[in-house]
Amino acid sequence: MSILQDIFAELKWRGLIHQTTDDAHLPTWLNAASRTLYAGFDPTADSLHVGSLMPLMILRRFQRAGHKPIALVGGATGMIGDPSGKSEERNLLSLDALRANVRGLEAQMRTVLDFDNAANPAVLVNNYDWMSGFSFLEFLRDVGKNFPVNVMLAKDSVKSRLERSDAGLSYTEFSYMLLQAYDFVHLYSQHGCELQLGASDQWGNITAGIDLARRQKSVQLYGLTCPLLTKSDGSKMGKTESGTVWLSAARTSPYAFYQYWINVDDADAGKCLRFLTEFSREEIEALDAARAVEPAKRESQRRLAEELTRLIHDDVGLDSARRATEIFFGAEIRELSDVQLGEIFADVPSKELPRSRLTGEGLNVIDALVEASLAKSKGDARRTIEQGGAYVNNRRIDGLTKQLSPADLASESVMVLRSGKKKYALLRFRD
RNA sequence: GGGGGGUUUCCCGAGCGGUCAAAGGGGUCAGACUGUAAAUCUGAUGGCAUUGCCUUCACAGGUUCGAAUCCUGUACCCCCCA
Repeated sequence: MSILQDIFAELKWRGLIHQTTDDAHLPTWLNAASRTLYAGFDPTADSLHVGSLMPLMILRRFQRAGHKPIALVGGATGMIGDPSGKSEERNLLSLDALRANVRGLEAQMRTVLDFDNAANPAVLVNNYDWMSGFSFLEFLRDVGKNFPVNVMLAKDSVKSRLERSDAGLSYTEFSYMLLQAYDFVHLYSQHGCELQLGASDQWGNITAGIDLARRQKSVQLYGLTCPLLTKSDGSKMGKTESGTVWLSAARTSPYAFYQYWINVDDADAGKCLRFLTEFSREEIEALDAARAVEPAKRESQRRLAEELTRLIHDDVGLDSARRATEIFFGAEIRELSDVQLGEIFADVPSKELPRSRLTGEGLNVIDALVEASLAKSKGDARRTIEQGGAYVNNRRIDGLTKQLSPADLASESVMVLRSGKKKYALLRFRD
């Protein structure tokens, strides 16, 4: 087994410790032996997103430091809905949807955690496995009995919802913390798990588990929360105009994922490097210094994007993201294959047209822009071209009369149109 | 139930019976600048067409050579008095 590293100090300098249940003993406790810990993940979708990357990375850090991480997928709790941090009652997911989601999450966790390590392998559990068999009466007697309602009402997650006049809190969601509390105790009994991690909004649920363990098992468990991953303007990290940034390549292409990190604000770059990468303190501080002197080089963002894209999408994914970036911001596109273009422009909308449109007179650029939905009318297309904002295969179009012919294809059958700096669309010409 | 005001192009908002596709602002789009940033500056912003044409100013009618602008009715909104 690897020698234990001082994980607490590591988390501390990275700013990953928001709150712990025992600041005094936790560091020495962690350094004394290999401990088992867990973090839970909600299967509200079939993929994790940037927000859940942070706790997952913390599990990874613990594993690397010699501890045993358990990733819990909330197949049962996901059926209920955690009121923490939510302003409204959740919609319930169907059992089938949950199962599919759980499978999706498992696959992603395998890329971040090591499940085959002999000494301290990561373990994946699904709380549906032990929760589904519980009868309501049993649960009320064994678990519910240990929860004073006044304590539950005092939790922030509950209190904030009760104070709102426009959103209620159902009994179901109110009970959520009992389930998560029970999970912790169950993992303690079955796996010797003594520490639970979570984002800061999980504090109430974590302490609920610690209370339950003390009452039921007379043991002292620990809790540790990390800050929420937010931007300097206070908004949540991991959202773009087009929606959430997911870890699944099917939902967010490696290119889009890479681009998200490349575009991180200078003000947020240092935090992202500390929270999400495994660069050493020296490396990160060097990047901070470089960013202060030469922000334009954006080395921090580049390193961040490369590191995370490689971690989530592998070298292959990073390669395709890099290649796509080159093309998206680079020179003329020519002599590529349909397959290559398809990969690079995976996120780009495309439209199929009969090949006959290109032959003979050819296809007018104005019509091409409209067909590709880059302009909402011919007038709009005309304007874009007149103002120098229209491109075919990344080459600016400078006349309204340009007719496109087969010679303008970037590959066997695809033409790449662009309006403005980075709004692309493909036209595919089929026989 | 009585009296008054309102409804304008994505949003706010100005509009004299002709010179109104309709001021101004916001937003959006494009360009320049730049770090694939922020800020700034410039231009564009109903549709079709190289002069011009067509459809818009709550809805339906009417007056007029001509209406977003006047009249009548309908719908919705706001305010005041019961």
